[in-house]
Amino acid sequence: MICVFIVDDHPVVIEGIHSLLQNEKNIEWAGQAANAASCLGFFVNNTADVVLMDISMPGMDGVELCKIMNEKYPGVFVLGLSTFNQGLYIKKMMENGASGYILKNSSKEELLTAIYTVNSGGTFFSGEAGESLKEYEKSSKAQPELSPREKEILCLIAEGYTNPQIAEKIFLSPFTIDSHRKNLLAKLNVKNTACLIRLAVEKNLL
Amino acid sequence: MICVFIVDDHPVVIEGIHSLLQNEKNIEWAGQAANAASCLGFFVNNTADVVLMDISMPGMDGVELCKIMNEKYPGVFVLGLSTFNQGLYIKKMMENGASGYILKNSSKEELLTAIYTVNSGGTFFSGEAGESLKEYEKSSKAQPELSPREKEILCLIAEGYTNPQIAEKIFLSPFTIDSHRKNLLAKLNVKNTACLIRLAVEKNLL
DNA sequence: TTATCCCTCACCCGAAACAGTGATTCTGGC
DNA sequence: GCCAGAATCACTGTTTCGGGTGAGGGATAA
Repeated sequence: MICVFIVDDHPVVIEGIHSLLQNEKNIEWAGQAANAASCLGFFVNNTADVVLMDISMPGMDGVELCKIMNEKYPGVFVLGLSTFNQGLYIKKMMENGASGYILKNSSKEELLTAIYTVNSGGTFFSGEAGESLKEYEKSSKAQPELSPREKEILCLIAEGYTNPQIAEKIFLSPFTIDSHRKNLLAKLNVKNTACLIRLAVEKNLL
Repeated sequence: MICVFIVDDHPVVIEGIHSLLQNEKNIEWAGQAANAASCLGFFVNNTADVVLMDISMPGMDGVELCKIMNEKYPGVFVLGLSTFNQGLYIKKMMENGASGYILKNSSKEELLTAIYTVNSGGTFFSGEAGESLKEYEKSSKAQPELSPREKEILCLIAEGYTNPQIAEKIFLSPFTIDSHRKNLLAKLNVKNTACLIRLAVEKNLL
């Protein structure tokens, strides 16, 4: 018997999953929560085997909650749940100890497979989510990492500051800012500010 | 008795709403569809009073479907349904004849109120959706429309072309490109290319 | 017929960005 | 201790950007 708990701020989704699972004889409904706080509240005096966790919730989001759950209750498996397949979020969830990820438009079969797989210690990705993750990995690998300083300066450029302004703002020589800027262009393989910012926004580097 | 039909590609959502509505004595379940095509198929030989329609679906999206439904079956009221409150989509849905818009995280009461309101010819917005629409209206008013030429040049700037390069590409004087560029900065109220591109990407102007 | 907006082109000028090169310091890892 | 990389700073050019200003043609609507 697998005890399933769900955290989602959409009553409709909770209802839907509840409805899909209620006739499964190997699945027991542990309970539900509409936000991170009440989920944590539940686990103070109760437990579950698998937690279906929405990734985007008001207040603390799924990624944060996932991390806490994993630290406090390492025996509870977390299954990410989301409407969209955002590679970045999927990756973050996995880094924070989730055991899998499925989309809300998954079929009943897929949902059950995911629960069973995760409960037995496995990892499950719904097809689209897996591909999305791969896509993300690919695109993020193709882009070399930026140093903290470079990220900082990239943000300031995106906000419209010029080199002299940035220099004054973070107490550095304008020459230094200029160097960092050139490195940014080189690292991201673009030839001017327009491209740089477009790439930065698209790749969520800001 | 209000006959309710639902179009959504998420089985979970359909299940959830079905579950919420099944004990309502004034509500009858007309049926369901997972995409635009099967929805249209249903209405060839059947009908309903209110259609709950997901806005983002594979293939034809809710906005398109809403338009078609409104043309073919003007007596059927459409109630937009979405996870997020995207002002732009809400507006588009309304322009295409929707009677209201609710979020999937609405309560059962809100859902019922929406159905009753829409069925009697009214317009319903769930609180957040209404505000989102207002926000959108405000922000889109604050942003003056760009002329076709300006959009074209904005795109080319975002792709990394310089003024002389753009001029050569579209057979115009570099001075002209420069003028357009300055107009773009003025219209969007930003002070340099970095800000311009960031805004353009964020506002989906490309 | 004005008025308005878009598109086009033109010039001046200062500021900023970009290219190339090179140097020093200070880390962290092997 | 040595090496790699990040971070800092410096100088010299050329190119591009951005501010300001103005002007003429064309299309459209009041």
